[in-house]
Amino acid sequence: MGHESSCLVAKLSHYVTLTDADREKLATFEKTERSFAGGTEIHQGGDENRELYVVKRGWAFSYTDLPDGRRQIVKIHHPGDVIGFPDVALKHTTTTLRTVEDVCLCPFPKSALDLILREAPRLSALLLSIALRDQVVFIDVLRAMGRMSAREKIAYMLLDLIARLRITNPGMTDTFRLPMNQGQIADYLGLTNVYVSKTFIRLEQDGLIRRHDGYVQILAEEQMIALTDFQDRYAQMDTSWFPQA
Amino acid sequence: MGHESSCLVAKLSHYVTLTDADREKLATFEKTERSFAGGTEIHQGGDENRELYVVKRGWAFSYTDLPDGRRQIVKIHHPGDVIGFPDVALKHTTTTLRTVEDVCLCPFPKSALDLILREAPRLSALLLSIALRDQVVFIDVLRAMGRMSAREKIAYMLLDLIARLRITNPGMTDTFRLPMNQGQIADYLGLTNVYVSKTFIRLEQDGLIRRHDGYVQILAEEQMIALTDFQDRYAQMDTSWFPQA
DNA sequence: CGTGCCATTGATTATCCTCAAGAAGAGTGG
DNA sequence: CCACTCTTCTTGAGGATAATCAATGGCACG
Repeated sequence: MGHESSCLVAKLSHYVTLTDADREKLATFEKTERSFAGGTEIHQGGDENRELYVVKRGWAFSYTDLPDGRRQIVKIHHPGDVIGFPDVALKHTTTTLRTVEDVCLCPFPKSALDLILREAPRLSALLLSIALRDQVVFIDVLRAMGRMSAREKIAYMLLDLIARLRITNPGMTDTFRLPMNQGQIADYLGLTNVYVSKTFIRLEQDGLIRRHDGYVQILAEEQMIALTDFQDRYAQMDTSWFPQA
Repeated sequence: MGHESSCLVAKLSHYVTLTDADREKLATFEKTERSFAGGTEIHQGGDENRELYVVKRGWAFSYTDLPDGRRQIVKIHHPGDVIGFPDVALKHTTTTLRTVEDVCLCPFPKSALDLILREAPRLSALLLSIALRDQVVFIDVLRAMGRMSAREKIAYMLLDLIARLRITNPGMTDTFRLPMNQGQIADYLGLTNVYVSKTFIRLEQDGLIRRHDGYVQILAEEQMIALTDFQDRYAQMDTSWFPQA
C-alpha cells in the first residue's frame, strides 16, 4: 500500500481498469494528508459542510450516540476506504469519526466529486456502484443485528473484516490484527463489553477462532460461513453495465 | 400521484427542479407497468440479472432470510420509490421482494442508468445523492436495531414511515394507513409478533398513539421524536455541490 | 510503584422469546 | 344465513439470552 499508487487506486483497481485520466482525477483526492493519534475525535456528528477523507493508514470508525449515551458504531474504516461518503447527500455530518489507532487521512472537498460526475462517467458509475454495494453491506449488517445471536454476530463481524482486508492485502490468509477493544466491538454489534468477552471465550473454546496479542485467527472459516450465511460482497461487483471508456 | 406526472418525478422534484430533458429520461423508467396481488413474491434473493422497479401504487417490502428461516425485512417500499437500486452493484439480487397489498410496478432495465450517467450529470448527482441518503437512513435503522428497546423501535418505525409518506402526500397530518401485519413489523424491527402486539398496546395505553382499522394516529409526535432522537432525512438534501444544469 | 485501561469472572436481573390457547374478523361454500 | 376455515391480534405462563452490577487481575505507561 502505497508510495506511487495510493490505497484508493489499489482498491478501485480491484474492480475496473483505470485510465491514466482516472488516476489523475483520483490523485486530487489524496493531495494533502494529515496524521492523528489513536483515540482522536476527528469530527463530530452535526458538524457542517465537512470534507471527505481517504484513509491512508490505520483504522478508524464512525458512530452515533443516543441522547442518553448508548453508542452505535456504524462503520469501521480501513486503509483505502473513503470516509464520509454517505454524508455527501446531507448538509450536516450524521456520525462522529474517531481513530482506533494512529491514523493518516487525506481530506478532500465534496466538490471534487462534481468534477468526476461531469467528466468521468465510467468513474461516476464506479463511485455509484460502491455507494450501492455499501448499501448491500449495511443490509447484511442489519440482518445480523436484527436476527442473529451474539455468537453469530461476532462470527459475522470477523468474517466481514477479513473479507475486506483481503481486498487490499491479497497475501492474507486466516489471521489478522484486530485493534479494537471489546467495548468498541460491543458498540458495533449492539452488545455489551462483558458479553463480547464471554462470547469470544466460547468461540475460542469451540475451536472456531484463536486470539493472541491483538490478532485473531479464523480456525474454521467454512463453519463460520455456514453459521452466519456469510456472503462476500467485496470480492466482485457487476461492472458490465458501465459506460464504455 | 399520477396521470401525467409520475410519483418518481414527484419525489425527485422535491429535491431539484427537473428539466424537460430530465423528465423525458425518467419517463423511460415508467414506460411499462405490471400489477401484482397482495402477498405475491415478485423475485427471489439470488436471482440473476434483475430489473429495477418504480412503485406506482401500493406497499411492498424486501427481505432476506437466514437458512433456518429467521427473516429480516430490510426495506419498505412506497409509491415513488425505486426498488432494487442497491443490487445494481452486484450480479445477483440480494433480497426477496414481496407485496404487502395490491401493487402496481414499472419495471426497467439496469442499462437505463447508463444513459443517465453519460448524458445527465445533474440527474446522476441526484441519483448518487439518493443512494447516499439511503445509506444514512440505513445507518439510522442500524442504530435503532442495535441500541433501542422494543418500545423505541416501534416509535422510530412509525416516525420514519410518516416522514416518508409526507414527501409525496404533503397534505398528511398525524394519521396514516399501516397495511403491514404485526409479524411483518416484527421482522422489520428484529422482534416477534407477540412482543410487537404487547408493545403496541403499551404505546397506546401511554397515549403516544392510537390505532383503528389499519390506521395509526401519532398523538405525541414531539415526545416520540425525543424518545428516539429521530432525524428526518427525507425533507431535505444538500444539492449545492451538484453540477450546473 | 501507582494509575488507568482492558479483559475476565460471577451473581443477579430484565427484556424479549417461546409456546399455547383463545377471540375477533374476513372470506368461502353449502 | 350459517357453519367453517384462515388469518391476525391478544393474553398468559415460563424460559433464555443478554444486560447490569461489581470485583479481580494483567498489562502498559508515566
